[in-house]
Order: sequence, then C-alpha cells, then structure tokens
Amino acid sequence: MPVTIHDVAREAGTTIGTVSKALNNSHSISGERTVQIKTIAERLGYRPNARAQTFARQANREIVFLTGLPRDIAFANPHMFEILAGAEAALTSKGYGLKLRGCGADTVCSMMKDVMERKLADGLLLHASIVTRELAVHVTHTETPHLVIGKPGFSSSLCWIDNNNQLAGELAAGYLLDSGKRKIAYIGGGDEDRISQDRLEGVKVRIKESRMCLDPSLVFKGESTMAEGTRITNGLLSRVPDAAFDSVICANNLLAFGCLNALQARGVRVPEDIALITFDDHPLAQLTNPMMTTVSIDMYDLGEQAGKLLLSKIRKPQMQIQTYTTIPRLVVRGSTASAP
Amino acid sequence: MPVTIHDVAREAGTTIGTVSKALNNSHSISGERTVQIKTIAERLGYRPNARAQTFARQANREIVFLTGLPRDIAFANPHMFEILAGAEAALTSKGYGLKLRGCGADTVCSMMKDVMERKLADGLLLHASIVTRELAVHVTHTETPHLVIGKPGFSSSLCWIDNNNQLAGELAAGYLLDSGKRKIAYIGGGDEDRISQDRLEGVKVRIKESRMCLDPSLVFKGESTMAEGTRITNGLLSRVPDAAFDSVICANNLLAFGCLNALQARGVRVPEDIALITFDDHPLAQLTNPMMTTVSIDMYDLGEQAGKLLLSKIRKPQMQIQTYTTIPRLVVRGSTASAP
DNA sequence: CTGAAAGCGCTAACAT
DNA sequence: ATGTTAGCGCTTTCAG
Repeated sequence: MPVTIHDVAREAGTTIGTVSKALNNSHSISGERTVQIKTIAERLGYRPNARAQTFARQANREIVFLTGLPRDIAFANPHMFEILAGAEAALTSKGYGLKLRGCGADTVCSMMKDVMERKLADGLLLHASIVTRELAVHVTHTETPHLVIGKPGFSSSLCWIDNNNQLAGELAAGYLLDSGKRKIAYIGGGDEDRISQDRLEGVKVRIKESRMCLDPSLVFKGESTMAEGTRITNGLLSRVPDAAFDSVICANNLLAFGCLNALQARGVRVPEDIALITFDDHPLAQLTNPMMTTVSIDMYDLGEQAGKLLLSKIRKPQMQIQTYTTIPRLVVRGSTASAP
Repeated sequence: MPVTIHDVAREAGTTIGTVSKALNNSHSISGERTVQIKTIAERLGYRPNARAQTFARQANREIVFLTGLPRDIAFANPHMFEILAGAEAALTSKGYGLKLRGCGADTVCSMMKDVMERKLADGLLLHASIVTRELAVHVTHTETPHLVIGKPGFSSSLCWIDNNNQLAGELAAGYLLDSGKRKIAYIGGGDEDRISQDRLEGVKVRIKESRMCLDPSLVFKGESTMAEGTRITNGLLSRVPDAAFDSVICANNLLAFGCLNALQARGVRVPEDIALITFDDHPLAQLTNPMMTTVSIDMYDLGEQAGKLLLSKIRKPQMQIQTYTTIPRLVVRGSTASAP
C-alpha cells in the first residue's frame, strides 16, 4: 500500500487539511510547520496521488495536442515533431503534461468536444492544419482554453501563434542585397500557400526598402516539389536573357533542390554565377553541393512559446493572443558564398 | 453545470449504480434496460467525467511514452515521431491516451518513478535509447507494465519489441543475388552500431544460403556519416582491382549518399557498373539521382504493435514479450535497376 | 494559523 | 436483474 496523505498527517501529529496546504505552499501555514511537514513527507517517500488531485481540484494539469497524425507524418512534416518537443519541455517545466491525440479536419470537432466534455485536459494546442471554421465556432462558444499553432487560414477570434514568415523573407532578400545581388528571382508555392506568399511579401518589402523593385517577370509559382523547382528553373534559364538574374530565393527546400539541380545541369555555377537561398534549415540543406544557405526557423522555440502562452491563457482566460514569434536566423552556406 | 450520472439515473427512474453498469456494458443488466439507459444518456448529452472515472477505478487509461526529446530531434530521429504516431493510433483505438514525456538517460529513473508513483499512467512505452541497466532494475522490481521500443543494448528481463534488422539484411542481399550480382561489398557502422551489425549478419546468412561467402575484404566499418561513406568508397575504389565488386550494401542512408557521390565522382555508373542498396526509406532516398533502392522499415507499424502489446501486457502482467516484428519491404528504385 | 468536514462523480462490492 | 452504499485520496471552505 502506498503512503497517503493520512500517513503524513499522523506522523506529523496534524490533519490532512494542514498537510495538503503545507505541501501546496499555502500562505496560511506557518513556515515552521511547512518545513516540518515537508521533511516528514520526504522521509516517508510520500507522492501525492495525481488521480485524486485531479479529481479533487477539478483540473488535470494536462494539455492535449490535437493534430493530424497519418502514416509518414514524420517525413511529411518533421516540423510538427519539433514543435511537439518544444511544447513538451515548456509544459513539463510548469508541472503540466502533454497528451498527443490524432484526428482529421473532419473529426477535429467531435474530438475536441470529447476531450473537453469528458475533462481529459485543461486546454488544447491545435495544429493549424486541422483548424476549421466549425472548430473555431465551437472553441469560441465554449470558451475552451486553446492556442492554434500556425495562423488559421481564415479570420476568427481564435488565439494563435506563428512564425514571422514575412520577416524571414525580408532577411533572405536583405542578405542577397547586402552581398551585392541586384536581380533576384523568386520561386514559390501557389496562391494557396500562405507561407510562400508571406515570404514573398517580405522579399518585396525588403527590396523596396532599398529603393528597388522585385521584377514581376522573375516571380514564379508552382507546386512545392523538386520536379517543379527543376521545371521552373529550366524555363527561367531558357526564357530569360543571360545575366537577367543573379540570385534565386526558393520558398522551400524541395523547390530549392530542384532549382539547384537544374542550374548545375545547365553548367551554371552556384554561387559564382547565381546565388541560391531558401528557408527552413532541413537536414537536406547540408547534403547538397554546395550546401544550402537558408533562413532557419526554430520550431522547437515555437512549440515552447505555444506551451507557455497556453498556460498564461489558462490563468487569464480573457487574454487574447494573436502573435508572431520566433526570430528567423540566417545560416550562410556555400550556395550563396564561395568557400573561404 | 454539466450533466452527471445522477441526472441520467433520475431521468431513467433508476440508480446511478445501474446506470454505471449499463454504460460499461456490465453483464448483469438486462439488454432492455441497457438500451433504455444508453438512449437517455445520449439524449441528455451525458459524458462521463474522466477525472472521476480515473479516480474511482484507479486506472488512468493513459500510457506515458518516455524518450529523449532534445532540440532538433525531429531531424535527428524522424523514426521516433513515426513510432509515436503509430502508438497513438493503436492506443486511441482501445480507449487509451498517450502522454509524451521527455527525459535523458540520466533522469529516466526518477522520471519513471515519478510517473508511476504519482499514478500518472497505467504503463510505460520506453524508447531503447534511454533505457539503462538501472532503469531495468527498477522497472523489473516494481513490476511496472512497460514495453521497450528497440532491443536494449544489454540482456535483461525487460519486455521489448524491435525491427528484424537481420531479416532486412537478408532481403537486401537476396535481392542483389537474385538480380545476378555476385561480388557484394558492405559498408556499415562501427561495432557499437547494433543495427548495422544485425544487417550485416543477415547479409552473410543470405549469401551463405546461396553457397557463397561474403568476402571479408569487402566489409568496411566507420562512422555513420556522409563523409565517411565517401571516404570508404574512395578507398575501396582505389585499393580493389577493377570489377572486384559489382554491388554495395550500405547500412544506412548517410553512408549510402556518401558512397553514391564517390562512385559517381569517379565515373562509375550506378546501377550499370555497380548497384547500390540501403535501408530505411528516408525521403532523402528519392532525392538522389538515380533514386535509391532501399529495404524499408515501417516505423508506424512498429509503434502500433508496441501500443497493442503494452495493452495486452497491462491485462496479463505475467506475459513476457521479447519479439521482432515488422516485415521489411523492398523498395526497388534506380540505384539497383535501370529505368524500364 | 489549524482543525473539521463537505464534497469531487464515479465504480464496484454487497445486499436484495 | 437492480438497488444501496462504501469508498477512491485529495482540496477547500468554513469554524474556531
């Protein structure tokens, strides 16, 4: 039989109420008594039963992370795992636990209701990819403590946190400009790809700051695949007069790989003839030759922020959070700078 | 105020005991009454309070997944996330939840004690990378329901599940032999790399089956990095007389990339001159040219198996599990077969 | 500052 | 087959 709060109380010659307060650092117990009780609890090896605590205090100190978890997710979206790791660290450091729960955009509503109505958790971390309008309505209406990771694709009163993709775009463009490039091409995802759009916006802003303009004929959009990166780059090389561009910003790694392959296949030297930069410091970025310069986003940090913010929101439910976080960081490698 | 079991009982004109039994499909309630009660519960929107259930039944229906979760884990070990996703699916389908908890090999003991003594979970899923002898002693001594994912590096009475890496090695060698290769080289990790050793063992077994022998002078060991793959391959090419080998098995992707680079840099045609095969169908495997033939391991499936087995063990604690699972699957691509 | 006592909502053993 | 009741171990309000 494990030692309970009664054992501690008996040993300390007091009552369980006092022990509970002392152990929870209640203000209304003398310092002396608190120390005495804590010492005895320690000596007896007392560990409060979390099942009873959860029930009595009507709070789990648990957060549910709701997201899609299909087969191959680890390869399709490594960022999600990184976010998870960050969130776990932040929550654990505050005495909270993290539960992982998979669902689809179609099941997220019933899942969310199930979790909250059965009181499986005190709050929800939601991955933007499964957030629907219907979910937004439920969450708002039931005043569920929540935080969406990634900006939802529609406007709502949901609380969210996201990377500053525009700032990342500015950083990429700024670096190219600073290293003397003047004719920048941009290869990005389609119009539905918000991340790519935001990065493009940042590129434009930064170029405008230098009193120049991003040549619209050097902006391309396509699927985010390697093949598409190759296709677009080939088109670019054949259609555009020589030296019409001196650098390329690719919205993501896959496009960048395709682009690099196409450039090198045509005998273009990277970075001497054309510099190449992309986003997200995927491990792939170090396997190319030359290695890829990237604007890196710290997803672990994003997860940590999300965890912390959700806990603040649980304390102050009226708090409204819609914020960008995480400073993008430039990682310079061979695709933009010749080896020293 | 949410609807409780009392509301359902009142509405059904019966008592909470009966309602509880009916809702839990107790054998001792008439089918008629069960249906009636379930209908009413449904109509009232009754959701059992999990906090109370957990407390009353002295079981959380939760599993804790204990593993290292350092920064950059998503890139360093994507497999872990895939396992996690599989485990989540298996547990959820049985009414269990999955909690994620990070720790190091140094903290895993106190972490494990904390989780079990405070009754935060009914069982433990342990990643082999954090399993120490000390942990094995505690787990065994306290009879903690557990399952280690990956075979521990030392012998113990722990329950574990792992991929059959030897079988994967046999599969790789068998495929090369079947396609007419006779002189196979093996590039693997060091002696401490059990996975590489097991794969090598499988290769030997399969070659022996064909009444041949793996030439010891064609077996190389080194660090598992791209650079090392390149270095070893270069050594191999310069030291070994022409046509001394017609194929290479690399123990992992990084070695294979390095190897492929070295081969192509020397003008060796892959697969015409030398075929190349490796393990784990990492997305990287499709980014090379030619694309890499691999023996693929289904980590999602491994996670699912682990979840299911742990639940069986919770039901029958005396059950001893030490098993290999997951059938490796051959994914043929360009590095071993010319395009059709 | 400390003690007494009322729950928290459900399960399960026991009685009928 | 159904009703009754004793917990499950802790937190928290209220008295003193």
